[in-house]
Amino acid sequence: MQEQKYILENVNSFEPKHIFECGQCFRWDENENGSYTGIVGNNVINVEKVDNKIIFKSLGVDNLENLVIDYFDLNRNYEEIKRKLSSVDEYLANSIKYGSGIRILNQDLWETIISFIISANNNIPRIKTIINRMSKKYGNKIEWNGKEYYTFPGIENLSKATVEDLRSLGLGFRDVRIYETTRKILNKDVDLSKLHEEKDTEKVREILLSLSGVGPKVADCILLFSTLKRFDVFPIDVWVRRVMNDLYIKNEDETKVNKKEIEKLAKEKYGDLEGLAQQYLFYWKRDTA
DNA sequence: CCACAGGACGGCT
DNA sequence: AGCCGTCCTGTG
Repeated sequence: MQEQKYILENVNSFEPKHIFECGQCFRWDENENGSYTGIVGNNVINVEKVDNKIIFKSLGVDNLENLVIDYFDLNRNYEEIKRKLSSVDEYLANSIKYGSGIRILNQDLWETIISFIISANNNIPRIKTIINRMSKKYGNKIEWNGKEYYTFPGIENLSKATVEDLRSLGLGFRDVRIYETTRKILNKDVDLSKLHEEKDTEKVREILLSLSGVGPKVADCILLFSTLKRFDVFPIDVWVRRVMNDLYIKNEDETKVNKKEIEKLAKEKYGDLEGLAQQYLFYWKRDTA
């Protein structure tokens, strides 16, 4: 197999650090030279920014250019989005300057569902460790440049795991949730292919909420970060609650702030781009904390 | 040893 | 409908 290369020149709104460390993905790691390597579907991809060029490398991808355009959401005009959102207020404008190179990835729906069920009541390093273990045991091995990588497990493969098998990966109380959701998707009680066809975000959200381990926050993350790609959602975790309280609500106790109040505020201020606004605010608050 | 971090869920009012 | 204890593991 031959290594493939694809280079983007003079691209705006593309900063690997912003993209891979804004909390949307768990399978990308930084290398010593500052490039990032990650697993996308059945492929290992390396991304490096040099001056104003983005260099993508991979092994055995049929069409690396198409994969990159799709996965990195390159057909969307983030400059335009940032212009619109920056006019909302100074707070958002500043956070957009901070995370100016964020792009929302088009990640596989199944992988996003399982990954964000794991994310519940969990931190990013531990989520990554668990997903790596899971992939090593139930995914396929890829060797590249003398290193081993493992693809995210397919539905069929993961359905072979018992609850005990899952628990041994370090999932804790999430084991049953992953088990039940895997079966539900395998049996097509929830048909993932049909979710893409449904236009009404609220309807898709309700279906996602029927999956074990998927609550309001996880559902919104799946809607935003997967190929479902809905921007009219506003995932509220502790950091988003914190930043919205600090900027607008100013309650003495941020844990007492009502979710409905935050949702209403986000809808009013950011409209149908609220999901993007959430990412800029989250990345800024989290990274400067 | 304990405190803490991080969402879903079920039982309670 | 909203509130709250519990679920598990890793870190300081």
